[in-house]
Amino acid sequence: MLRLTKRTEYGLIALVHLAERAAEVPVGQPADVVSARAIGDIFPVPRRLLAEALKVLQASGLLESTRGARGGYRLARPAAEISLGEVVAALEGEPTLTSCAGLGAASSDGGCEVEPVCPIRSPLSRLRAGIWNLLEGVSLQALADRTVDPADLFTAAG
Amino acid sequence: MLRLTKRTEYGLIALVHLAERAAEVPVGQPADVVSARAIGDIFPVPRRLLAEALKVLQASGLLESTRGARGGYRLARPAAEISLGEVVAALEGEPTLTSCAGLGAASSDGGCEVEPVCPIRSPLSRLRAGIWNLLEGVSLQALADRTVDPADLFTAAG
DNA sequence: CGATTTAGCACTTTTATCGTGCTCATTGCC
DNA sequence: GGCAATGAGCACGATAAAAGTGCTAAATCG
Repeated sequence: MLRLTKRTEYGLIALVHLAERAAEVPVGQPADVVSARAIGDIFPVPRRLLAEALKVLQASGLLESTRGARGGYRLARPAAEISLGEVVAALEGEPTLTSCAGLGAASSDGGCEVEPVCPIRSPLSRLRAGIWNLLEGVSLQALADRTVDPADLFTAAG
Repeated sequence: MLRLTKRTEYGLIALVHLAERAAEVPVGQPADVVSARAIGDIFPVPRRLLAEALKVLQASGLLESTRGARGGYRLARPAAEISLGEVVAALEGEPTLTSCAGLGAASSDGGCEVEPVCPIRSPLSRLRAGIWNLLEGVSLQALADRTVDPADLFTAAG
């Protein structure tokens, strides 16, 4: 239904929070790690799912984790170098938009019956790319920076 | 999961087909109606769901219907004046993208618990608008016109 | 009258999301 | 060494949405 999952929302909230924390320390300095519990204390979201999202983001390489007491998470890269597209792709896979998901390849492996005569396949593939471009063009830093007018986020440069 | 429903796909296929049919008659002339059965004979989609989509589109005012034998559907307006956004909105509602769906209004009616402290609400609202703009900017005519390079559909003017 | 076709309503099956519980491995602190 | 905190891994149940099917009524053409 053209909708992000809750897990993606939770992960995004956590990432933006981590980006804000990272912005508070001098450049070059690594930020302190933040535990899933601490994030859950700030935002009223189900802790378990929040932790789930954080784990996925760690496995995707977007977050670094430290285990044990006083452990937690930290951005693996500068917030400016993490795109919204990467986050969405990590948390729910690349957007498929339609049932004939692929980007062109592997389309005929018993998949879509309509494909040989489908009049919307090609246009929707472009639409998918357009949405993807929107997501790729915005960085975590831009999302976290409250001095950026949200109206400019997805219009010109992100 | 950032995906359109099957019903939307089926409806879109039918609309593009009707747009192509309408393009075959001289301008000003009304095209013949096409029955759900006839469309289902062309595209291998579940007839029942196709009919369901057509009914919804009729109720939304995008299609005109004629009942009885030799009845069927026809575009209610020229294909150039029907946007992809209208179609999607008719078949699955305006894209919500997030659980805190609204466009700004009615946000605090017992809905999102995070809202007071949510760091992604405003940016994602803009993202929603960006996707919406993509959809609004492309007409059924552009989708149906195979002389248009699909690569240009969602980039400049639609 | 009978065949075709849209319109309307309700139901089942399937799939995905959402949420929770439990256990193990690692680390810091006393 | 022992305890508490924290991330990592696995599996399950509950809820919701989507996908698909069946049936009946109303309209229209021949």
